[in-house]
Amino acid sequence: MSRSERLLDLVQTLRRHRRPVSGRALAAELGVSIRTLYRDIATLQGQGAPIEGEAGLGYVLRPGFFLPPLMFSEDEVDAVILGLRFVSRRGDEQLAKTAENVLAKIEAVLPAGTEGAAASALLSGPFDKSTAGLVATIRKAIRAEEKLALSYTDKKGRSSQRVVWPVVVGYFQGYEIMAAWCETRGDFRHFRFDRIGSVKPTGLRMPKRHRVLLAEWRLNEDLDELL
Amino acid sequence: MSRSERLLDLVQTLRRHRRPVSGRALAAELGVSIRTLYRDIATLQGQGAPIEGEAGLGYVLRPGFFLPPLMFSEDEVDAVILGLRFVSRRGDEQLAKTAENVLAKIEAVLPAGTEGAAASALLSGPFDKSTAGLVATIRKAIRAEEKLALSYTDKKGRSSQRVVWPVVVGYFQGYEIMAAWCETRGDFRHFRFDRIGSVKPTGLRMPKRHRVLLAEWRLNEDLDELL
DNA sequence: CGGCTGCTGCCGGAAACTGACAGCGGGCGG
DNA sequence: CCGCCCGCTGTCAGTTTCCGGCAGCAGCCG
Repeated sequence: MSRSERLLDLVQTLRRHRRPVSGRALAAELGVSIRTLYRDIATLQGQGAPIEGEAGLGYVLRPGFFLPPLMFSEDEVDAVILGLRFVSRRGDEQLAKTAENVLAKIEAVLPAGTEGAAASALLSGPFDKSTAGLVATIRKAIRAEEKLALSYTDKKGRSSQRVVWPVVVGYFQGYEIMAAWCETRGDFRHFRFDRIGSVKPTGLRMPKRHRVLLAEWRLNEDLDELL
Repeated sequence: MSRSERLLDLVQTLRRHRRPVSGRALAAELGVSIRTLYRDIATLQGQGAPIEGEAGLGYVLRPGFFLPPLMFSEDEVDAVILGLRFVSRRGDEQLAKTAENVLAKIEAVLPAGTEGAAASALLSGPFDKSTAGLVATIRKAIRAEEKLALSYTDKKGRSSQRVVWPVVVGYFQGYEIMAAWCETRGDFRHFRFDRIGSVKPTGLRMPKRHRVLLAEWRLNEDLDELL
């Protein structure tokens, strides 16, 4: 077993035992000498693990959480970020602040340019079951930077066919909407889901990177209200 | 610099460069020989990092996400879990499934007993600003396994003073509610936030572990509807 | 005091990591 | 076809790190 694996094991072992465990016992469980155990503990503490030792008692892992290296796919990071965004808006004050801290931590290790792209293909309101497929289609298009063909009826009852470049999906004042650059109008427009007749991927790439589009949209719109 | 630090650096370096980077360049940036670079890449791949190499091009980190070791406090894990719960209920189908996968991953590394405690002190609906403090108080009591003194008016308009052991906080059919064991009634009861007059921590421990209480409550209630 | 435990310094042997060299296979431009 | 670049593997010494054992100090408790 490699040293790094053993360090992970140590953390997990400490987690299992809620009460203080003596170094001797830990060493035996990991199959190393006490001396090495002490070194491992020191290493973990150096990495920020909240392990406390007291003479006469043993070691305890303070109820903090040391996340071992994990793989998250792009979609999984999306899910985490989206969830945290939600908490930061809907939780109680303390929890909201916590969520923002976590977001900052995560975004700090995300690839520089992706931060916007991954995080902004978001939705954050209660969704109707009927619109779930719609959201999936749009999210996919955002990810692929692909144009969408849209049939839409505006609030005056006029129907139209449009080609749009989707930017974000959101929930605003009781309506689910999609923000997108509308080729027909040559400007950003917001489309209410309940007015969308049909939406179809075109297979055509949008000429701008999503990240750029997002930045432009942010400049044009009042983000505070929407998100 | 230790080897493990260097491996982390490698991942971050690959993240910075979006385009393929040659092994030679990476080796130079990390200050090691090419041979060592190859070994490091192999190690990372062995740990599941999505690094791809192609002859004539270089290495790319597939847009997957390799989370370096991070410290999360108990509250921070709460925020993540809560957010994921939300996504698993409100996101589109694919995203919901993804969120559940992440939840499973995270719970797999959480301390065995805590899984319930941390994850169940949850809230999952839109919350009124006025109830934010209430939620914070209750969450704190759940965490500390502390009894709460409650003044409550039931739906028939009768007021009462109760001592309860809070179990979970949730959102159900438009109402924010707290599930708790009621000492007065000797049974589980659900309290609508808008009917709660006041709530005060008593400083007294509840005689049962929260985990046990949660399990009992689950046996009694229809969880599907509530959560 | 003695016993238990955490914690540190030191040392020699074992294990790993590292760099250099050689060689294979595949793509690409001449 | 060749030569070149690049990813990838094997081998092999030299170096570094890791590990176990030993000794010793400090704090706690009966």
